[in-house]
Amino acid sequence: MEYQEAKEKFVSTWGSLGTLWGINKAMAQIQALLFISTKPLSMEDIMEELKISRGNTSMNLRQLMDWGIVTKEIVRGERKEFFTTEKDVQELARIVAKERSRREIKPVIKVLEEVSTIKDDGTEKTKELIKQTRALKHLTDDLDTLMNKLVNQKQNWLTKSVFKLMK
Amino acid sequence: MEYQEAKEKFVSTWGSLGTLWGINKAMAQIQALLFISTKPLSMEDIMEELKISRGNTSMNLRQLMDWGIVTKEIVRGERKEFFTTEKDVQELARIVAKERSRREIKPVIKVLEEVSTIKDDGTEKTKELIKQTRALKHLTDDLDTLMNKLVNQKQNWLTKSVFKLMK
DNA sequence: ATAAACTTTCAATAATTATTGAAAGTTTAG
DNA sequence: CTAAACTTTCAATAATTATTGAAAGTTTAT
Repeated sequence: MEYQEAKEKFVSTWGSLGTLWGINKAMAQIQALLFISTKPLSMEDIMEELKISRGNTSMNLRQLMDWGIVTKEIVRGERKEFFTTEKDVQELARIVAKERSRREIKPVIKVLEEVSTIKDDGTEKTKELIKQTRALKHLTDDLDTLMNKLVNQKQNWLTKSVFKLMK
Repeated sequence: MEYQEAKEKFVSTWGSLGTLWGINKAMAQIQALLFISTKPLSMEDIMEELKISRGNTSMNLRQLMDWGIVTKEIVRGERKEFFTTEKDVQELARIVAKERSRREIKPVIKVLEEVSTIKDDGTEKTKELIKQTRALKHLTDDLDTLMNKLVNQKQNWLTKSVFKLMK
């Protein structure tokens, strides 16, 4: 496999994987492109490489910046803006985990909390609703805590965690 | 909040959350409904409760069965089929984690493996592609391993894991 | 101040994904 | 065997989500 083919394969796979970590295709592809680029890319570069429109590029770059994954770079002597992504995979994972916790998991925990604390009217179905949503809340809480703990261990968190869990 | 309101809130929240664990809205809502039901439900019951068509119900029930989350129940004296879902949240999480690993993570690891082992032609961009996709492969491998380890600890895996990681 | 270089916005459109409903298929009771 | 009860399939349609492109907005150089 040659460079160009490998690159395209990587960018498109990462793109379709976007949904797995909760972002859209173009957004994931732009990030993938920046991730393997040896230098900052301009909007033109990105549009060209991915064959997507200016508007699309602009909107998705903004989202990536909102996530804190991509940053603007000023290149001296150039008028246009350039972009780079976080290059360290562990830091990247940390950012993604934090954002997903904040955007998706926390709000769900809140709803589960509300639903699981309704008044017990003594009926079987109410008891079941309370019991099951409470269990789900505990699980979600635990997973969220675990994820945040994993991600907050600065150095080599993953390796360390895998090691600890093997004991 | 009364039972009916709480139930609807739970079902719709869990439904829109579906995307987070990689399934569609109707599928997640059906599972949510079964999860808080005190008895097996028929297709009619589900259609009625969620106001969705017979076809939709049938297709999504099949998918839930493919995932191994929902099972058919035979109710004596009844001709139609009834359905139940796994009621234990930890077992549920275990099934979901296993399936997502198999369906989504493993295939990505395979692509990363392919891309990260292309021939190094000595150019900077090829070196960067190899380096970055290799790092991503390691991360993904580690996360997958971690997830499977977590999930294979039979009793109280989550609580135990959280405890271990606090040390 | 103004024009060129660039970015953002957003209504229109395209692409994708989910849902319906009726016909075809299957199972069971008599 | 046949009709009723039930489930599945799938082409058509609806709903949702992503993308375009051109106009409006912003910044910078002169």
